[in-house]
Amino acid sequence: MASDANTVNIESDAAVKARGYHHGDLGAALVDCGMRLLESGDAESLSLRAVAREAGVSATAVYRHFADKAALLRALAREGLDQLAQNQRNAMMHAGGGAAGLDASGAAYVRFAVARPQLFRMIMSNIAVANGDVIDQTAAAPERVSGAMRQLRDAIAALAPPGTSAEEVRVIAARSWAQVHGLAMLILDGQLPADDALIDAVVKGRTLLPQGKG
Amino acid sequence: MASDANTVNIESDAAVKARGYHHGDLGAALVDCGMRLLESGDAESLSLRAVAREAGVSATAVYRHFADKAALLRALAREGLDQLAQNQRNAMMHAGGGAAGLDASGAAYVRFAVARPQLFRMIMSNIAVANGDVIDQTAAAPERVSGAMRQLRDAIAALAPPGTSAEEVRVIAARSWAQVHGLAMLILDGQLPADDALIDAVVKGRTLLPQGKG
DNA sequence: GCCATGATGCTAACACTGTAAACATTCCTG
DNA sequence: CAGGAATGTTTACAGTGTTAGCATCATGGC
Repeated sequence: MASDANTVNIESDAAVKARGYHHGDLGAALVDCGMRLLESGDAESLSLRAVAREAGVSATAVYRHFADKAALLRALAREGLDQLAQNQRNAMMHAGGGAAGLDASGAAYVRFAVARPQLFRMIMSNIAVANGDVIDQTAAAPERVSGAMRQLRDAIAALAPPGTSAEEVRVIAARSWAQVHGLAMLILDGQLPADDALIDAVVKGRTLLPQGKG
Repeated sequence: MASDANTVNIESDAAVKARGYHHGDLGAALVDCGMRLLESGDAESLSLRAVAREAGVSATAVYRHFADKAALLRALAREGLDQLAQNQRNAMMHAGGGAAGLDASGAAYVRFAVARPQLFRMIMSNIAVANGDVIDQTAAAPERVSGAMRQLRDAIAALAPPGTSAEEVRVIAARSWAQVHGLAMLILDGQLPADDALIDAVVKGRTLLPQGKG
């Protein structure tokens, strides 16, 4: 085994023997390793080769499980999105649902972003694709929108006073999500402090009622 | 001139003669070219080498004007931030200031993002550094916050009813900015349609008054 | 007027990246 | 047990950021 610059594998021949030539479930292992790399700091270091290295496998083995880097990122985004949704559901239930639950869910969203910034950013860059949603912003299909958005819209519709139009619900849902999402992003970009009190204050003040602007 | 793979320069020797060995003001030219590349679509293609190519200069000439790629990106972010601020000021003045002006400014923010998504994203990834602001999110200096934020806070303070506490103003300003910023980001990420009506509706409904949550 | 020197450009080279092609090994099915 | 289908490996290539060393030009002191 000529271990030149191209040979990425770190494992000793013995180690390779130990796990056998075939990994077992490399696809899942790669997602795991990618997740770990994303959490352990620098997002720049998330290269295909780094993930392969972490999994103890040659760089090109990845291509047996993912068409290209984007495909792996999509898988990671999907996984991260699941965890985020889980966090939000937990927070919502813990708060007993209703308006308080919606607030708790929003705060959980922001806290998730703060706790795992690289992962959160990556999710958001790939959510459209990961979700199978529209990406083309110019597409004349403003109705086709993400599953998360639909869920939020439904939750808000349930809380809105009867008689609130579907259009109003849509706008309020967009505003509510934008507020939480923007807070998360501004914190990640260092424009707002990652202050728990601020997060709670901003999230709690979301306007769920239609209003003619004061 | 052995034009191997490393030689990035496209210009003919004659063209080089035309502009002379020295460029004149390469620093500014590089920012210009970077700006053009960011506007002409794919953000992936914004490599140092691509910018140098666009400027008709060897790849490493860049290093005479910027310490590294991050420095060039910071310069681009600063330039973009100026343009964004200009757009907002124009919109605000055109709307005659006041609450309507603040709304107009917010809408301009979102429309800028929609019109130049790569540039906007790049600005936001580099704004903290470009601004000379804090980056360390864990830093115990929640008061040191970006110039843009301070401006917004002042504008909101001017509109808030007298007696509104500084803390309330801070929260309201954060919420207001987060709302606008989140809307822009969600549109860029394909989660919300780039719909002018939606933008106006979301922006107009910002809550500028303190409220105990309905 | 000349020429040292710094500013600015250039080529060559390195380590890294994503990805394709061809080869090797193992598993599984007929 | 044979022979593909899966899965992993090496090799290779083009592209990236960055460094080192050389080339050219502008300019100020003699």
